[in-house]
Amino acid sequence: MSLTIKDIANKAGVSITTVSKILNNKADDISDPTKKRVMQIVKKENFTLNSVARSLKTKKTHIMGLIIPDITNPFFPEIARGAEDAASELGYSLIICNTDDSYEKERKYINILAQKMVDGVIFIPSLTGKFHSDVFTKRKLPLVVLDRNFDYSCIWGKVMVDNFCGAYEAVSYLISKGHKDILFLSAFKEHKNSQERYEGYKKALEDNNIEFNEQNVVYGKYKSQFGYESIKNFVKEKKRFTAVFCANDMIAVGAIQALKELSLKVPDDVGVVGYDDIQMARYTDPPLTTVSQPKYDMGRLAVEMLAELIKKPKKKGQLVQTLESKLIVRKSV
Amino acid sequence: MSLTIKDIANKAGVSITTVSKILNNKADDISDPTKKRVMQIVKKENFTLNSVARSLKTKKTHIMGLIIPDITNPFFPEIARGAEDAASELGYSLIICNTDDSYEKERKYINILAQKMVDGVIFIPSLTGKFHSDVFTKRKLPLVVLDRNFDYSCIWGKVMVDNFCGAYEAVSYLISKGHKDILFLSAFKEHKNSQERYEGYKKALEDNNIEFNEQNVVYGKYKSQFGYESIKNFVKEKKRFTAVFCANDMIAVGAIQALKELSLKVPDDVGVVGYDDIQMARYTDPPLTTVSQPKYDMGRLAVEMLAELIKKPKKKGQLVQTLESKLIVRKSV
DNA sequence: ATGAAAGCGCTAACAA
DNA sequence: TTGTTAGCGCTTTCAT
Repeated sequence: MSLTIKDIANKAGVSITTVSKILNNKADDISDPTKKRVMQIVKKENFTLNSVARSLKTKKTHIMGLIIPDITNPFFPEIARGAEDAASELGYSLIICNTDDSYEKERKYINILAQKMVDGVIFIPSLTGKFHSDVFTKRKLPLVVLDRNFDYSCIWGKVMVDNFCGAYEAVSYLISKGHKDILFLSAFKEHKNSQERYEGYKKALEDNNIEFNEQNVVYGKYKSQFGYESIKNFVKEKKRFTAVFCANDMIAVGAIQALKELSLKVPDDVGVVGYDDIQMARYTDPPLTTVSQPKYDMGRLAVEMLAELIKKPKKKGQLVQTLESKLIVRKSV
Repeated sequence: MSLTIKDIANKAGVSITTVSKILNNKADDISDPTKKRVMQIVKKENFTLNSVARSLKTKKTHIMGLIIPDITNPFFPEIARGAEDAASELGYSLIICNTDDSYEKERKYINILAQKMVDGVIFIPSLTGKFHSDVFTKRKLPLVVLDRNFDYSCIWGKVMVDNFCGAYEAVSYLISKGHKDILFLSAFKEHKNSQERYEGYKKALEDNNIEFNEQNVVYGKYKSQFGYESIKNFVKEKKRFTAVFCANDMIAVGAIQALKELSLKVPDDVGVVGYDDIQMARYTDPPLTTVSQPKYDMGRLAVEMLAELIKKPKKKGQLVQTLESKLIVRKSV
């Protein structure tokens, strides 16, 4: 077994209280000599308080849960990194959970995290539309929701990105480059993020006196395949378009591939803009112009907000933080 | 406060021992009626044992630490996913730590994980060459090392990939396609993985009666910039080459970019093969032929091995598992 | 078939 | 300035 506070106390010839105080920086009333003596032993033994025991007493584990759809999806690693960096700086550890956007897995993980007594959780909910208010409420789990917007009273805080503006800027840019027939390869129709982007897309057209055409927007998954197939379909149906605005970069990658196969040049024949600015966007051919989401900061802010909320819970209402996205101009338009 | 086992016991009119037994599947000697009664209450209240208290008693937290260089590096998310999936299946949670290959961060995280009483850790050590045997030994932390090979007695298990064969296969393939002047853009010279690949590269040349030329291998970082600059240098110095074997896919991406700028066609003028098969490799132009490492399985096996080792520690020697890589032929050769 | 009680390693109120 | 002690929520041995 490893050492306990008792062992240290014995070695130093003091009580465990004394050791505890010293190790918790509450040693104002401990004399310098004893302090020094204890610290020497602590250092020599590389002693560290057992945080399980400590947590049992203090009701704080200094662990946060991070529940995301899939770390393998290139959108999430940067978020996770931002979260972990901030957590580490604030003295927290991060338990990571992949849900694959499955309702059941979400539930399972939330319960496990609650059981493990994490101090709070950062949650990127699935787009299934079902939430887990019951368990969050029952468990009284400090909860900040990230990226995907939901309204439930069990949510303590949110950090979101302005999807309307992101889409608006992207489409405006396309228009400024002379494009009028702009496809929108969107994702889940039911989802707020999609709807906001839809509004941004529409507004950009309107503001430039371009007629909006419902036929130009199509819904699918955040996968390259969706981009690929959509383009093929549009071309097969002889729809006219000179640009395509994609709900994420993977869709754009698929679109570009399809375009290439159809001998349509990007950006000469058709302009493409993506969304998210994943790493790959730099390396596509041509490099992808895309709406960059502040992924790292999203993760970082979420845990900072959560830490804040853990320290002083807001009695009513929720904290909301909305970040800006930014158009990264490369070569695909 | 949330409910405790005591509350449940009270509600059911039984002792906490009884509830504990039932919740731990040690209720052979409890009558069915009481069992049923207790379970009903448990279900109704969505009760769950406090695992902090439980851990204090049982000395098991059912948490593992995963220490990797950087989740943002496309090599690691799949490993993390494999690890997390396996952990979840085996009843473990995973705390994730990013070290940026920094010795200090590694140390800090190892200590924190030990203090948090994790049941074990999966560790992808930095290439700094310095290990942390002292703290691993002192803490008696079950440790499995992943991907990067080290020999220390504090290591309980290793899961590695056969780098010699990976390189051998890649270079042989290049040769089979008629290449003779093959550059090797390697990484850390001091590191075992690099050395093994170096041997594989050399052996493939030898076995095909091609003279090995030390000038053709160059060392750098796992970054696209290294690939980019190396190619530019080689061309500037008018070195002859028709193919390049890269220590990872990012290097290959950089190499391809440089080649493009020099109006050298891939694969017509020069063949390129990468290493790792990150997602991006599918989408480069042309799609990259590369040595695929079984990333997901590496993560998975590492936690399975660790779980095994936690259950029954091997008294002497270490568990070693070596996986195979596989050449993925796409269009860059 | 069920329960009482000790103890895991720590913190903190209180006493000395 | 330092120490005694109760108790956090649980598991487990031993009685009953």
